[in-house]
Amino acid sequence: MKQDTKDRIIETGAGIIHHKGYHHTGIQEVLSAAGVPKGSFYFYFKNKEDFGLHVIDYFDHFILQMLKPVMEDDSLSALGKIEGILDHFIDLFKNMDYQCGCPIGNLSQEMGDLNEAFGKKLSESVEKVANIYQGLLDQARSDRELTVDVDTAEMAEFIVTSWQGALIKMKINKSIKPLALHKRYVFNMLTPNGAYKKEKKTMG
Amino acid sequence: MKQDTKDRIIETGAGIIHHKGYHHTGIQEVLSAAGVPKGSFYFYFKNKEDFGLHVIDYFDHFILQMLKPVMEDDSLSALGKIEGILDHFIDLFKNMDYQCGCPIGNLSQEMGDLNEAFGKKLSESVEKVANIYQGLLDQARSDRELTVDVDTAEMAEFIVTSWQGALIKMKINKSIKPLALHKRYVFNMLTPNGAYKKEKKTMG
DNA sequence: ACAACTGTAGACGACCGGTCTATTTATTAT
DNA sequence: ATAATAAATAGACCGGTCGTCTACAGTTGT
Repeated sequence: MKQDTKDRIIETGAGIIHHKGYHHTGIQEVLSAAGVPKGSFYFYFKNKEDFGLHVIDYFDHFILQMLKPVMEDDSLSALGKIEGILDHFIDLFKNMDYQCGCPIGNLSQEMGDLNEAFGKKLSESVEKVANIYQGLLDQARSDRELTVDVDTAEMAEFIVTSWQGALIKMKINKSIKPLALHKRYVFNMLTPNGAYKKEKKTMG
Repeated sequence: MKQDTKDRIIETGAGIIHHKGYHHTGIQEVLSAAGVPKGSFYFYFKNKEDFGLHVIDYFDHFILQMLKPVMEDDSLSALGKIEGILDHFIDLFKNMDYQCGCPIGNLSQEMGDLNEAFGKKLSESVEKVANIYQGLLDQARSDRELTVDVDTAEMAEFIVTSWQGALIKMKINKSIKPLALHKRYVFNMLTPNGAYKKEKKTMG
């Protein structure tokens, strides 16, 4: 098994699926783009579903990897990290012309009702990100940076789900405004008195 | 042109598309379900895209129709109507086993990047709903029911987009919790002191 | 040289969206 | 009533793609 080839199929497929969705993406299309002959597909994957599950793993890993630099930036407070994450993704989507959105969210919408295995994996991935936010909120609280009385688990969930909605609106409006609005409202909830003030990065 | 037949194709197609998405739904499948022979399709529609645009119109009309009873209930205050709308949809999705989600949101996610005509129509539809919320928020303000200092247009947009995100989470968690959380957070924002208290309907 | 495994080639049947012509049914004019 | 016209249906047809499979080629170690 040439892991290299398999990974290339997954990576290429992830890009296409991110843009076009799972059902609308053909195996042939992925293989052509990856420069892998059609006949090889079923050597590397059991079927399209198996391939799709690998793509989800790739997305999951990819997103977590994107969070890393911000999480490891010790110059940022906990809330600063949340802002950093949001800013980072806002920048990213600006560079992508407000297209594609969150691959995990997209697949959740497309496949949540149609494929249990997908749903399970996607749900776990979303929870991972929510847990990261919760961890930051908990730290912000113990640092007395977060003073409002909220359930951090719930707030983390709300931030993540609300973000998914903002991404949908971004897509049809071809505008960064829904993401900026999301960020502003989230921080209004976290620091209603404007207690927190960003020090780094200008937002978009 | 038998409008009746055309409408039946649209209505049936809307149901299938709501569940499976646009690309994953075949014309043949819709026609079979509607009991309309395949040959008739291109008499009623120019092509699949034309059909899809009609389906969006149907969804748009359908959603607005669902809001009507609450909007016309004079026993409800403005904020009461917002709560009534949310409760109504929460009930609806409970009865649908947390499936499907918002047809407009789904299509926005699936088609926003791929088809400009779809995107435009979908964007308009979302804006209609946002405008309804804004109208209610404005009324709540002039009734002194809403006292927090927020831009009602922005708040309306946030409520709508955040709801879309909650629906995605509902799908993969097969739970009403994300919708309930959405409602609670929205009302916390609107009435941070718990000033507003619902009088009718128990929520889910 | 040979066997065993890794990887590739390309055909397969099913179905898709989209289109076409022929036919039937309904409407209208005379 | 009948002929002319339009509305609607029937179902085959095309090029293409879907997901899948079986047979073949390349590589490796012995």
